[in-house]
Amino acid sequence: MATQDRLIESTQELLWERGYVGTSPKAIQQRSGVGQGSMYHHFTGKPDLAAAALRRSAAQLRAVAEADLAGPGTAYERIAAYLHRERDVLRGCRIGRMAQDPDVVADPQLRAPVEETFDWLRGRIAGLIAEGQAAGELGAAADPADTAAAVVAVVQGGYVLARAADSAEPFERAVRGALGLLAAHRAD
Amino acid sequence: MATQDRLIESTQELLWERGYVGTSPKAIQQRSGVGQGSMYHHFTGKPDLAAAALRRSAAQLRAVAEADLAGPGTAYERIAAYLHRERDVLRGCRIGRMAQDPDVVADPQLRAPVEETFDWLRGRIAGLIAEGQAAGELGAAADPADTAAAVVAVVQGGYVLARAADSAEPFERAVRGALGLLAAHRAD
DNA sequence: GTCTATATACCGATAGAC
DNA sequence: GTCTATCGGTATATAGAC
Repeated sequence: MATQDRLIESTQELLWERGYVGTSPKAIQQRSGVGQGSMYHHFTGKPDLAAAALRRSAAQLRAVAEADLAGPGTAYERIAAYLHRERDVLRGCRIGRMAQDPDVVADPQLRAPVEETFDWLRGRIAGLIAEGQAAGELGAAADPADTAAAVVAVVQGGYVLARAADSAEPFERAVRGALGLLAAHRAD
Repeated sequence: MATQDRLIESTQELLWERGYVGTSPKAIQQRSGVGQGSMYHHFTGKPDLAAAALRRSAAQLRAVAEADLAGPGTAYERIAAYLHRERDVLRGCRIGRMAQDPDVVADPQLRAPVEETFDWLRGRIAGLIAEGQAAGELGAAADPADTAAAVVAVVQGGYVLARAADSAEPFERAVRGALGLLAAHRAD
């Protein structure tokens, strides 16, 4: 594995575990087994390396989500599949987590992958809901973009509740609650 | 204003803005105008001071939420009032934010106020929903605790989406989406 | 109670040899 | 490309005078 890849992968892990402020160049070097000089040869500094790591994490998250959203079944079933995907709930979302960090939000290079990921995800789910409505499967009363934002927010907020409780239960409740409301909204 | 109060208030602000890892004793001293020796006279260290600040923030958040949830109107209207409360969305939730910080989650003293706040909030809203069902205002199909978790998650996740987009819009969409689903669920 | 001085470690990076 | 040395600054306190 190339030195750059080891650096990026270690940075991805540390950003997920400790956030941007809590991740030091030294910790990245230790986890990756790459020396100081080597790290600064390949990347100009911590923001540069973090940006590369976030771009990679964003692409991976998108691929994983797409696998569920593009699956078989009705719009409702595909959203349910996405929500019920097996997750290590207490680790949280490696992209959503970054939105809490002021240094990430303040740096366009760092915020861009985060923003793009959620824009894509909301748009993808909104499209699914619109499809379901066109097919007569879902009631037409709900606005697709608003409903999609609510679905994505339930997942992100579910992580927050789970970490606060040190238990996956609130996440699972929130997902069940959201699907319950969405199910009641299905056209008869 | 007492020295302790100035320290606690400054710590509350800094925890909200920068998180636990990103908040240093030095920054607290500068914002509060309290000296080093004085700070360490009143508090044993950063964790002690942060715990006091979080307990106070939790109590304040609870009081603000209760004002909406105990207001006039039906269960749906009171939940809508809570969701539509005027918020500085891009600042995020000062309690929910802490759930992302590994040092907070790992320290029982720091996590306790966060956990208790969300336990209380979910329970309060679940009770409201159960009341609405008993009164025949809301359909009885949805589980109150699950639905309440979804409502709270939408708010917390809405903050995440808003900060990611550097715009309040996704928050407002998520709230509208959630209320739309809840409204469709009202008994006729 | 509050002040200044001091301490050990780490942060994020640069310099220059190999 | 990788290494070691070095840098000015911060993190998180502790010590002891006043």
